[in-house]
Amino acid sequence: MRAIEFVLMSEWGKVLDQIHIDRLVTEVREREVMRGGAICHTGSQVQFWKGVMSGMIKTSILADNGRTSTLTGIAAGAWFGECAVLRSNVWEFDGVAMRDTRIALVPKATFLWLVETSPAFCHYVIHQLNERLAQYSSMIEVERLEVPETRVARCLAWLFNPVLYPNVGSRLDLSQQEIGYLSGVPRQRVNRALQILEAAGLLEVRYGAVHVLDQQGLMQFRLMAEHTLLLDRLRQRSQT
DNA sequence: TCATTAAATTGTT
DNA sequence: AACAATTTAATGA
Repeated sequence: MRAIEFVLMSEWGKVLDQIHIDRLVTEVREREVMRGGAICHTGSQVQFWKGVMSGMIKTSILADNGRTSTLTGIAAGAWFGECAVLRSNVWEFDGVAMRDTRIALVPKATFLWLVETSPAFCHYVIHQLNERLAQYSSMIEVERLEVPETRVARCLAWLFNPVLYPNVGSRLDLSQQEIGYLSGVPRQRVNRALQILEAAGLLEVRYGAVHVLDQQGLMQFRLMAEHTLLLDRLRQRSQT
């Protein structure tokens, strides 16, 4: 798929006028980034608004002490960077490809022009920003109030948010280590959490991936005594 | 196509 | 954090 086709298939691409499409056709670019490669870097000038055509990236911030704080994953179909374009013109996080990834690039000036000349596009951007705000509010809430199982569940549920990450299937190709980075939970706890969530019928654990069965259920999950009992029973059964 | 090996990931302590 | 078990991917016969 070419970058312009990806643009026109996006939620915001469908609501543009012809004049907007004409300009995008000549200006949209595409870039391929290998696994582990950088998509954007903290402090560097924002030149493009970016969309993930395929693959997946994660956003993180490198702290002074050398540790990295992962913010969130960005799945195929999602667009990001509107906050940096509108707010500071400088990237406020690092973007790293978790797998080989293709990125669609919309020049900053074009993005701003769309905001000013297309009410429909402006509405899309507001919607997107608001949803991102809701995501981060939710993540802060769950980090401060809830146990690791709930954090993992909600983190996964957010990756299936239809506004931020449209057209995501039910399969999420993430190792338990990567889920740990995204949710801020040690891998051992991720492993345990996934087993509980699987026993609760909300997802299925695969090698290097999870199948999400119930996005709403994940979003609303709370750990109860019965969940740990369920897990204990499963373990006893597997030992005998 | 199948067997062997290395690498990645998972599950447990 | 460390370890063992499991799964996948790569290699070559």
